[in-house]
Amino acid sequence: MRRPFRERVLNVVRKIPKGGSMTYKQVAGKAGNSNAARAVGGIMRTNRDPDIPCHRVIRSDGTLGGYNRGGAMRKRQLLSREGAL
DNA sequence: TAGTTGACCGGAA
DNA sequence: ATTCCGGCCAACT
Repeated sequence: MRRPFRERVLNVVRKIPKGGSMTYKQVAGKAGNSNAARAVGGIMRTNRDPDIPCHRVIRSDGTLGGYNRGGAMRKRQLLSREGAL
């Protein structure tokens, strides 16, 4: 099904419960490609939807990774506030 | 159409 | 443990 990978990824991230975190690879896998972790990051970067808690998506190494609109610092605070830390 | 980029991953040095 | 290198994918110019 020719569905834009973008929408698929966003859809998955949107379903991430509060206090839960997913790695880029996990999201990519749910979107259909476990090897598209990089692409997922690129999508997140361009994405600007408040319904998409992209701050809940972290790297496989356990690090938070990057973030736009405040940087990793903001991301860490959001996760800490939700209890995902 | 082709080339470059990046919020990544995994393995090797 | 940290740093370097190649590889996969979608979006952007």
